[in-house]
Amino acid sequence: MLNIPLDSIICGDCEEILGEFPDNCIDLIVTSPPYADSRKKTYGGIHPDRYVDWFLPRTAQLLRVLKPTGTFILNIKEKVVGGQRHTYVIELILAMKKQGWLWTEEFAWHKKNCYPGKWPNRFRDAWERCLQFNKTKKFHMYQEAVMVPMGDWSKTRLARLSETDKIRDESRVLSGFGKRVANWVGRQLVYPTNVLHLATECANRHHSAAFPLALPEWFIKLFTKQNDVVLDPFVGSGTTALAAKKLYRRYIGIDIEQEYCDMAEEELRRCFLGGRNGRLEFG
Amino acid sequence: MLNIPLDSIICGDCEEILGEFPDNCIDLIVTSPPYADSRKKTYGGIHPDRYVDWFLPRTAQLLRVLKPTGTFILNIKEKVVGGQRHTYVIELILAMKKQGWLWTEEFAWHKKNCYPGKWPNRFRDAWERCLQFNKTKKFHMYQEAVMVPMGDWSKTRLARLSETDKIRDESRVLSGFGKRVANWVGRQLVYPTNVLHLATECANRHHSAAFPLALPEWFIKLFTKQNDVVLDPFVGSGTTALAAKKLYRRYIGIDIEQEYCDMAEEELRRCFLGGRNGRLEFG
DNA sequence: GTTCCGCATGAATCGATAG
DNA sequence: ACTATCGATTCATGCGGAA
Repeated sequence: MLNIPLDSIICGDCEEILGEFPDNCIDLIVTSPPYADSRKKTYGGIHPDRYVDWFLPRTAQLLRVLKPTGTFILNIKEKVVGGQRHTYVIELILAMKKQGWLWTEEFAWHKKNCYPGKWPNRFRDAWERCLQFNKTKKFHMYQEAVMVPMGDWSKTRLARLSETDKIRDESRVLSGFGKRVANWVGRQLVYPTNVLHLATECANRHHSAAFPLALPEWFIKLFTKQNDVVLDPFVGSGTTALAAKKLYRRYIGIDIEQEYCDMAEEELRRCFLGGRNGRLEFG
Repeated sequence: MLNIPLDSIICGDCEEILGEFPDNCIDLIVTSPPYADSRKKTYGGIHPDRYVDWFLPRTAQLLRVLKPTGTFILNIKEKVVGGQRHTYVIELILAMKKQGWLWTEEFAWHKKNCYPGKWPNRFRDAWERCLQFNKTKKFHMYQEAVMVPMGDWSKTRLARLSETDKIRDESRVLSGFGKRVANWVGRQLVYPTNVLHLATECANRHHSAAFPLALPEWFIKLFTKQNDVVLDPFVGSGTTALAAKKLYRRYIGIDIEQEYCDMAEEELRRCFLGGRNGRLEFG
């Protein structure tokens, strides 16, 4: 009989912690691992040249605990070393494929308000990779959950509809007359692309998160349904756990730093007073 | 005494044609090579698994003819094979580095009007890579030539400068932030980022190009000055040559298909009646 | 001459069908 | 089993004709 600790933040090295987990128990992994040479205290500040070797034992565990229908979203960007983009990210992709992962897609996260700066030989870095890996080709994907409004070009066609008409239509939805509005909504919404436009969140008062809440939210909506289990093995200040809980998914967050674990739990408490807790059995 | 044929379109395999060129004679290479399995007539439609081997002899010539101060911009995107992103592009990066190239940067070209379609396991692909390679670290870059009007987000940010940003500056111990932002006040233009927003030119009257004119234009402005020599070894319908001529740079376009060469020359004639022609000596 | 509307057209990908 | 071809799907854009 094996258990996984749902809705909790665990302090420790994810390689070791996940070793205690059963196979095939996680629906989605979303994480932004410590970038090479960043967060120097943590993990001893991994040198770019050793990043792949450091990461691979951990992705091995992630591959094991992920359900065959699950997805692994890895938010990462290579840093500049000696005037060049380092190759550890693309080497990691190749190594993970050898490990058994399928490299399904690479989303581009366009950070609209990236950090300012000026260098003679390069511009500001305004995008990061969100690499999608899967265990099998038959992973779950709920595309309707992330549909977006059509582009402005369509608005001219719908310009005749007055604002009051729209409001009236929406109120009909609530009162049960949904059919006509559903068609209208269907025309208004389109599927998104593999480019995400999200601003980095600097609004957080107490800490700076690796990514904005909207990023894990988007992937959680896309790849899980209610009560599915979302894992972040480098949970940091808890953004992924927060997003999961907000969307009524179960979360498991792991971080090696007690300070970060405390911060994540504090943040979860702050946002969800009297939240759920539970333990799910696997056998 | 060696010559290169300036302001001309040459029909042939770029590997062979460039073999006749002297070393260090090109200021900028901008190209969008045939993607794996596309343009099937041409080059026999290169299989994804053989793409790197096919391309490497050509990048070897490009490395040789490029000036030490020059830049190579490679617009490319890997296709999906068997439900996965193929790895030939990232393998190419690694192989080119072994060849002696520096991988300086990867620009993301966000195609606003990407190809439509719906699939159960992926969204539409709305971005391509523009890989920047260099021969040395001391390449020419004219950043002022591509400055853009300041976006609204920065204006709102400047308004809050006295409050939030200073606090953030202190807490993060990031020096220079406040100073730089302060320098922007009153300025109309800012430097762009490494994300390009351009729509593809579809349904054009005369032809459809691999990339819009604005794409080579942007890189030509950024990496060359007037009368510099711009090379496109897969010039196709001539977009790069057109952009170079428009900006008063010298162009050399190469394509293996006579049909494309004719198209490119026709396009150049159409847009620039009575243009310049010349031959530059190298010794 | 404007503005509005209709329509063709893409560096695509999947799944089914056929050899 | 493995490859080759084909239809269905889908949306932002520019062009051309009409009001």
